[in-house]
Amino acid sequence: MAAKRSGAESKQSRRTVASPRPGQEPRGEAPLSLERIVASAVELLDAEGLDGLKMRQLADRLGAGAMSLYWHVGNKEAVFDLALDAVLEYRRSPEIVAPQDWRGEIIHMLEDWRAGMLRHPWSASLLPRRALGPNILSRLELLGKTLSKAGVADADLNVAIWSLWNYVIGATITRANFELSDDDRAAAQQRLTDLSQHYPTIERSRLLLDNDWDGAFRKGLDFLLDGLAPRE
Amino acid sequence: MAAKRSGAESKQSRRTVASPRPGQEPRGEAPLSLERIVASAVELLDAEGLDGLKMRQLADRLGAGAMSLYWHVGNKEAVFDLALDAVLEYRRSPEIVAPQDWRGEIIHMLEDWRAGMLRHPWSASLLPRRALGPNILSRLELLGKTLSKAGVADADLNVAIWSLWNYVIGATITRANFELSDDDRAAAQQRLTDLSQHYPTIERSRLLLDNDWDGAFRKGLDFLLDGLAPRE
DNA sequence: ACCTGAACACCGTTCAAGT
DNA sequence: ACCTGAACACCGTTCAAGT
Repeated sequence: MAAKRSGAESKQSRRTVASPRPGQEPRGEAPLSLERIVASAVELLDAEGLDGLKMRQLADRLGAGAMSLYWHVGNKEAVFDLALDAVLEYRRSPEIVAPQDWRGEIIHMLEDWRAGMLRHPWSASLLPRRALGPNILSRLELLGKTLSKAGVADADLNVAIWSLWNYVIGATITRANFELSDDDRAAAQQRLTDLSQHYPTIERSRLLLDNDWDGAFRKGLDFLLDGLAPRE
Repeated sequence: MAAKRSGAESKQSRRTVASPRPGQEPRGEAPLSLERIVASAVELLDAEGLDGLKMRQLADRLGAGAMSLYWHVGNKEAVFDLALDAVLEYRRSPEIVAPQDWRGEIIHMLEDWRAGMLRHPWSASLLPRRALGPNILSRLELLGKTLSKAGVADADLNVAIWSLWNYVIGATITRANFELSDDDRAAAQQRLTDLSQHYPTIERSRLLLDNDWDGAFRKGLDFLLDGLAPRE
């Protein structure tokens, strides 16, 4: 397995935004730009999934010739990196700045992170495979700072951050890929019932049929936080 | 995103193992069989990664004509499903059957699960995307039974199972994809130092340079288990 | 500086045909 | 029952060429 590269570099070192006719976009098609490419890529990924992003289709959607993208991005991997980072931006709602409630703040951050990824179900699967972009680093920085402020010892800080990372990543990837149709759900239930002699515990607990993903995420997160920094 | 199918069905309903010349394999190439295909697929995936599995190459490695596989498997997705399940088998070491130590037993199960997936780094990324095969269901059943025996309330059982699942999946996917070369590592360190004004906390804690993956996994797991079922 | 089509080297899968 | 090669419909990317 090759070591991952960032891949986000483009042939141009800086984006010159000076438009030829300021304040007036040409009718019909705007010129190609990194911003437009990334926005379109996110739309396409939302609609078609990770395997559904094709360079030709992306160019088509932008009204550009099939191969024009390669002047801007260099690579399909670069498109993935840019789309992923675009989706991970954190807009901290300034009204909910909980003052001393570090636990509530952490829960808010992680629920926001998960919700953002679920709005783009391809993103969670992609995140661990790619180099960490600026937006995810910002989230980790804020998470670490909050944990530290909350009194987590420096010696435990990395473990605490990675534990929460693991939990959020695992939960979100699982949930994003578990979008069963009603037929699938019925079939799974039937199959599990057929096999209840082999798997009595998870059949009895209805593990695969429980549909309260948000509640389970929140409860498990509470358990983990209890272990990381017990409430007094 | 399409609902996932099992895809593991083949055109033949049962494998007839009756060999024409019993006890004597023909010289040169053994005949094609599901077992040989799966074993070769695992080898190929180990060597080349998820993107490196090509149907033609797999057939080649088996000494078969390029398209012979399709009589046995029907699909490339079926190959993935079979290879994944093959890798998830749990051989419980009968000597280490800890009697009353449910916590040790759970830790052993989950560390074994993680270690098995890290031996096949493509497997962790694949697992949440596919339907759950018999071997992973067995692991979940055993996990649930052990937690239940340990006194976890029925109302909390699903949350406990999914929390541990999330943690193991997230940790293993992250670790399997974080195989940096020394050059990459040096570059990452340099980049983080350059940006230390933006990410002071994670720079100070050396979050991305900490190399003790096994220790961090174990410590975080301890925290989570503390939250799930506090030691008395 | 920015865009383009033709062309190359691949893929997974189908199918008619072999034994 | 089991295997095969030719062929189809795609892909990502390169490149020489346009403006």
